[in-house]
Amino acid sequence: MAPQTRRRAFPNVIIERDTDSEQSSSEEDEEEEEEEDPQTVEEDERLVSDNAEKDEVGSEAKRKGKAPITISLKKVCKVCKKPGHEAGFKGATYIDCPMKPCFLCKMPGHTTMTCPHRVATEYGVIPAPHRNASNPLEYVFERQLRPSIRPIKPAYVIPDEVNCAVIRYHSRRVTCLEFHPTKNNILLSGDKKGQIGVWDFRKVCEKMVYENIHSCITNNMRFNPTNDEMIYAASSDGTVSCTDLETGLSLSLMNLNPDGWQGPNSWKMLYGMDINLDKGLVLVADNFGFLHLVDARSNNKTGEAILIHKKGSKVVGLHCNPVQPDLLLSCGNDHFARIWDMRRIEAGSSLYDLAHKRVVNSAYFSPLSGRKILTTAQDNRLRIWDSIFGNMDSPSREIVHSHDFNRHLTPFKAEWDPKVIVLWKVIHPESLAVIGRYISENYNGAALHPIDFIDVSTGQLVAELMDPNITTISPVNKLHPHEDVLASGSSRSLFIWRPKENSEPMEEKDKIKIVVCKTSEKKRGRKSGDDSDDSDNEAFNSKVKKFTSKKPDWKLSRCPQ
DNA sequence: AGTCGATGGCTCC
DNA sequence: TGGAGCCCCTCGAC
Repeated sequence: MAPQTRRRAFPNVIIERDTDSEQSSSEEDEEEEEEEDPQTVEEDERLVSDNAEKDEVGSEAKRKGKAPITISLKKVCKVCKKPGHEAGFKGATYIDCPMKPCFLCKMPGHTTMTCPHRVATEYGVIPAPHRNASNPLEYVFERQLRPSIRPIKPAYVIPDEVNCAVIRYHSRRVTCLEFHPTKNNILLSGDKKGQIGVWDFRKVCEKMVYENIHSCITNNMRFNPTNDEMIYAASSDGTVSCTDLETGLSLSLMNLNPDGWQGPNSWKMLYGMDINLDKGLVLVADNFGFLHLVDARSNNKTGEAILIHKKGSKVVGLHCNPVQPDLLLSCGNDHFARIWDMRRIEAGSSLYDLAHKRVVNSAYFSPLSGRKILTTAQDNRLRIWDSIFGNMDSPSREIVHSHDFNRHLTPFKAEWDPKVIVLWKVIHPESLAVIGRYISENYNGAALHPIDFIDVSTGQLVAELMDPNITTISPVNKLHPHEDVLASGSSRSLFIWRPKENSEPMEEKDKIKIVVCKTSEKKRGRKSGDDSDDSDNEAFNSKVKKFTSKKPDWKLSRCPQ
């Protein structure tokens, strides 16, 4: 076959401009009128190529000559690539592309700015028919059975002020948090690198991170209920670890990848984890849909893996019922949360399958009665089932909330407040949940991502927490089991929130409450003798200044060496 | 200041 | 059922 010349000369270049921007020549205007749908440069090159091929055979094309390349300088929407509108940040407010469904509620016809769910979180939420069913008698009864329940306290004490923090505590983003069950000021944090931090937030500057427990993401941590100095952790490296918090010595209970890396199709990762105290079992679930059981006494794997979700799908959450531990709740990427009876669990034997429209990030029984279920799904909805003894065909309520996340973030999980709420002498146990928000809010000119407290019995937003210093998203949040304290993990940093109303005047020695950890991993090519912490502070402060003119309430300090 | 990379889930074929 | 391509209000390193 004779070789064909595709292009003999580079075609003309025509530049399109916005009519309201710079001047256009009359020739260009004509071209613009002919061009109904402006193309990007790449698309035009493709068209040119097509046209050039036609040149070889088409007489009309020959008469017209080379098709010109059109470089469009018209402003187009970065989301839908169409002209006439733009998506993106205007100052601290994000403008959605109107051609797309609402980013918040996923319905077409409006954008996030005008979404009724943004105006009122409880919009469209049907109040539960028996939401005040828990009566004082029941509470007294419950206290009799469970004397560990704290005394009655005022309603909704929200920890709403950053009390202390460590900026860049971890070297990668925080993935999970856990409060020590008996030492009230100890917070454990896992990160994407597989490390586990043990932080005493009364002694802010004392940083301790165990580095050699896992080789990648720490997905879940649980304290050993019989020995609260031991912590179990499940990781994407396919192992379950048991670590002594005093010594940092770690034991691997199970390794699902004994032959090492054989490619992504066979590498097993562990996500969901919980402990069944009655049976002395550590339960973990993998990314292929299987549940694995480890005997907590012998630290050995027991029995065969059980398929509890769609084969090949990730099981991200496990939770044993706090009152009846034989009831297991699981959730995963097959869009289901499932309830199981541990006494006779096998593939397909679930008691209930709770359907969701998208991946379920988390599913938790309510912490006191274990009767309610709260799930977080990637369709931007929290779902509440008011009673596991009632109708489980559909949730009692769906609350639209922004947590559909970017893949580079830790998945958002709504978590119950483990404490009891009393309002007007009526007990509202298990009604408060906390979850970070993905979409930002314009807060005095700053784009901040609040942490939301939601009354799940009504869908009402009770409080939204933000601080001008925290410009990153806070997907990981944990409420303290006894105190009015919230811990949040945002990017690599840890924050402790306490109620503003309870805050006492700080002593001078406590004023260094926000510390910046040294970034030691990489040198940035600076002169020796420079103080990296100072530059870190400057960088952080300049970032804050960029977002807000409001003076930060707290001051960045360097951790004493 | 701009670019790049890590990398999950969904849709389509 | 599996792979390609697309979606991208991130974050931090370079």
